[in-house]
Amino acid sequence: MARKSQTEMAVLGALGVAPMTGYALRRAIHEVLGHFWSESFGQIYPTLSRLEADGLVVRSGTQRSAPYSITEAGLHRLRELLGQPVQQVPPRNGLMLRLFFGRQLGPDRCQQLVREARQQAEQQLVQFEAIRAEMATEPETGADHQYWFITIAAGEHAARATIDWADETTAALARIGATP
Amino acid sequence: MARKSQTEMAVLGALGVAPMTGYALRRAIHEVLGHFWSESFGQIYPTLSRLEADGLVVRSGTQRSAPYSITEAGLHRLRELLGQPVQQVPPRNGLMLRLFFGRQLGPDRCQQLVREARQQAEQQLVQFEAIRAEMATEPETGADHQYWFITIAAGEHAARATIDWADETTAALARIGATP
DNA sequence: TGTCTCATGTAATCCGTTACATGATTGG
DNA sequence: CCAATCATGTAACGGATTACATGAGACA
Repeated sequence: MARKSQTEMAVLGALGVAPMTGYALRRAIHEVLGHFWSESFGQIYPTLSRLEADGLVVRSGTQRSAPYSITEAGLHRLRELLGQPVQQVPPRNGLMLRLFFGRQLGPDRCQQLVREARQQAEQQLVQFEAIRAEMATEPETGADHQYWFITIAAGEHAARATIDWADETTAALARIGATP
Repeated sequence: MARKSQTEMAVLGALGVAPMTGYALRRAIHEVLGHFWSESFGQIYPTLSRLEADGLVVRSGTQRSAPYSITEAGLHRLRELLGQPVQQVPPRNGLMLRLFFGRQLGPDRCQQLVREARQQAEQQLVQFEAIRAEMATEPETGADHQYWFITIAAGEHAARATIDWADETTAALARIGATP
């Protein structure tokens, strides 16, 4: 029951915003929650089946492409899940691991890794800007928007922090490279 | 071979700094790499056995508590592993997921989550300060230190970003709460 | 003597991705 | 009509955690 409910939370939460097929669900999670969440088909479809069996979601029709909608019971369960304590996943940052053992890798290879990280962060900032712009064109889900901005802001802060750190680190590595 | 080598990298990398038993290895990873990496006994012991069979590490003696050391072949393999592209894990940020669906949770519960995140970040900053202080007392592994500071700096930047974001978000949520 | 930490190992289990299979629908 | 996309599902696999079992050494 432990982490499985995390997928439930994502699925119910998304259906709480708008009815969707499993396929659309996965795309939405990828595109909208992509910078802090991910789900695969292998998780989504079995979860949807279970949720439907439990009466937490329903399909509008009998057709293949009938979208799922969240029920009252589903909304109740969603609020219950959201209220549970946040379980933090054990961290696994491959970049930091490499830099920690940077002596084995040498300053130049480390520089490259840091440059890549910086570029990635910059691209993220651009994407966040695009999301903000796109959201401004959809006035429908206004009540949700305020909360979505919060998660975007978190991404922006994190990206900017990465950029600042990368610049500092580039300078530090240059010093290491100069005096080996 | 894919992700398993990540554990190999952590184990070989740690043994590249100093010889250790599996037990000490796990504690070292927890305490020193804790903010960006984690390994459990269930991973460490089988990995050590494999590495020993492959001649990448050796035990100094035959006793139970004999520490493992990295071999020349092990060092070679370590550098090879460190050179591989960083594989990013699919993100799963439970806090962001909850905030994204914050409308269901309400502004007050969200405030609480943000407060907790802020406190956690503050504690991390304190811990980083402690690590810096501790490292200053061990002049032995000086060549590694420069790289370790880089990962600490990353942690500090991230923590400060979280604090800034939390303060902004607290204000934003207060506005939402005032005009629902 | 008994308890705490050190130390090693393994089996159960869970979560999740990947890959594959299958077919309907749409648009050029 | 054919390709691309939409849509659903499942089987295989892998990686990681958790929990448990076991025992040695230290020390009070």
